[in-house]
Amino acid sequence: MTVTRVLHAPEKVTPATRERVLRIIEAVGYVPDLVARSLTSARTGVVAAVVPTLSNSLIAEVTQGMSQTFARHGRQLMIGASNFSSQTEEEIVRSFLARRVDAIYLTGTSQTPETIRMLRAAGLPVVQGGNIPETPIDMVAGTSNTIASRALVEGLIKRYRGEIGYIGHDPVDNDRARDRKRGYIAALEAAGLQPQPGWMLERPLSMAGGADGIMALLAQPDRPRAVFCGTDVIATGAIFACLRAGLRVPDDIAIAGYDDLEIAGQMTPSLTTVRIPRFDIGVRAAELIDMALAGERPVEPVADMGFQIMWRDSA
Amino acid sequence: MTVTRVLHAPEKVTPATRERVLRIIEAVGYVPDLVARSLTSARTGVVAAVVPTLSNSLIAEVTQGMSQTFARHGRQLMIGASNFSSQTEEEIVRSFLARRVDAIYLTGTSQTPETIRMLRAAGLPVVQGGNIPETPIDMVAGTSNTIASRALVEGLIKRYRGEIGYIGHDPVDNDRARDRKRGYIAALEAAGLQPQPGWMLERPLSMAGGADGIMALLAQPDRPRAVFCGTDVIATGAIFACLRAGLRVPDDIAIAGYDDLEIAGQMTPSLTTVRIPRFDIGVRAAELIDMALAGERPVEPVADMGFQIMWRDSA
DNA sequence: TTAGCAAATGTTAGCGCATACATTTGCCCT
DNA sequence: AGGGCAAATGTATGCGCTAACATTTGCTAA
Repeated sequence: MTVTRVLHAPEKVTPATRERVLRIIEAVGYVPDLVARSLTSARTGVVAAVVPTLSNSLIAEVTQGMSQTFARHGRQLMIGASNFSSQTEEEIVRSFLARRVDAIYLTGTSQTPETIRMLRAAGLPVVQGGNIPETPIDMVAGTSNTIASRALVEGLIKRYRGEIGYIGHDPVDNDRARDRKRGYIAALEAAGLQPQPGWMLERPLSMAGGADGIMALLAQPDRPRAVFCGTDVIATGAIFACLRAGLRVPDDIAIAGYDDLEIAGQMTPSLTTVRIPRFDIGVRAAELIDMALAGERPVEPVADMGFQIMWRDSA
Repeated sequence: MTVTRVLHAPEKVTPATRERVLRIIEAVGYVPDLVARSLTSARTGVVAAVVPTLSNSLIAEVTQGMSQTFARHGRQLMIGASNFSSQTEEEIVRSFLARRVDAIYLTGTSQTPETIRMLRAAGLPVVQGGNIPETPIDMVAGTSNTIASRALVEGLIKRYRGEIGYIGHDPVDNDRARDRKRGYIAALEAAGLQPQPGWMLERPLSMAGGADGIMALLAQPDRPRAVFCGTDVIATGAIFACLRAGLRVPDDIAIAGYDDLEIAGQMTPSLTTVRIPRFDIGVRAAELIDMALAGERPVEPVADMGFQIMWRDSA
């Protein structure tokens, strides 16, 4: 008990005793057992994050932002990879709850009803990040993928007479992919255009997927004049494929992406895309959680982090 | 106690009782508290990974490999970002030990003496990943950065008459960066060449850093014929900068990287680089840890995962 | 019918910490 | 010198789980 006091309330211990205890702590290499502490305090100091994959700069940077922010309060991040499956996410959440994490960050808004039920029942702070859900589970830090992609596509429509194609990635269990496509369709419809099924492709989330997609699109007799890609990864893959095929971007085909990865600004041609504050989303998510854990419910639990259209050379 | 038995040894419980217990578990939404279980079992089921940053595809994929492999045994990954500082790494390790993680993965081999002391004292399985240390703390899953970069640079020397420059990133507390530079120097010296201080630059680990580096190198009156970059990120940044400046790669300047990120094979010109099995390093690290935790000390605790030189268009 | 015994179920204790309460120490003042 | 009191230190208890041991149940066989 005196040891506990030396560690948590040293002023309540005589300097002499304090010294003695500290010396012994040093000598025997005592390190307080945070597991046991968690048992009594009902606080683990661990925040869980469910991400679809770590192999994605966008998500990695959000995670990085969270990790850095949490480090300031001695909280640790526990990571689970759902591999873009809501079912897997559900299992991961179940396991996190059993581990009594203090709060949970979820990528996106595609949770199963059971996941939502469990989280509500557990009553811990939850942040959905990267998109804005219609009915949040708890708190949110993200940007509206629909609005952002719609804004970009509206710009493309003006510049390229409405002949816009789309290459996206699997929207199943992935609300970001789904909403970016929705934004694309919404922009077309708002301009009185009919979305062409043949111009909407779905490819794996990789440069190779983008390359494959653009080639398929260009092989069509009636090809679009510009293509909006669901992510910069697909967009860069598409551009590289065009360059390999001897096509000029944007002269032969214009291409735009989403995310504003570093490569977007560096490549030639530079990539027109949507900048989203990835790192800041992570930071904000962590701040929301920190506030909730401190007992103050944030004034604005749904943080729209905004976006910016980056018009560059590719479109 | 009967509940515990239903969960861990259902065959020791009458079917009727089992049903009844399960029904109640369902009804009250009981979820076993893994924190309490950890206290008794002295096992948390949590493995910690210290990474310099998550915003790096290379590291993210290693982590992804670990995460997936651990998921099979119900283990969770806890992540700490050291931000390329051994001192920060030490603090993170201290915190992980207090949390009684079952094992620790460390990126690279630049640990402080105190970190090593703590880990030895704690006696838990440790894997150093991504490089091969001279004196491992415990287990290892990586490739020799020195040997791999030396092999690549030797190839460059043959092709470009020994006029090879180098752009690397900060080697302080970063053994991978340090060893890649060592490999570069070793290759030159083995060929009887004198490393030129003016041809060895250090830049931030980003495409912008690579762009800046190559421009500085090309501005010199006596410029090298080829440049070895410490990572693909720097190399791609350098190539893009050359393209923007109207220089041809490899005709005007040859450029090679290290890591074989997806972009290396996709960009134009495609990037000559060193392929390292990032995902597999993560998987192997996790396997080594799983074995150690199962009580079997692996036959070969130091796993050299090898590498492959990818000769492509850029050099 | 009942002793005997295995299977099923229940009880105790302890993991390491920290809250609440109990005791001891040390010092001041009369 | 000794009572009184605050400060310092110590003890008991419980967090939720499970290993180890204790008791009860239910069935078999004489």
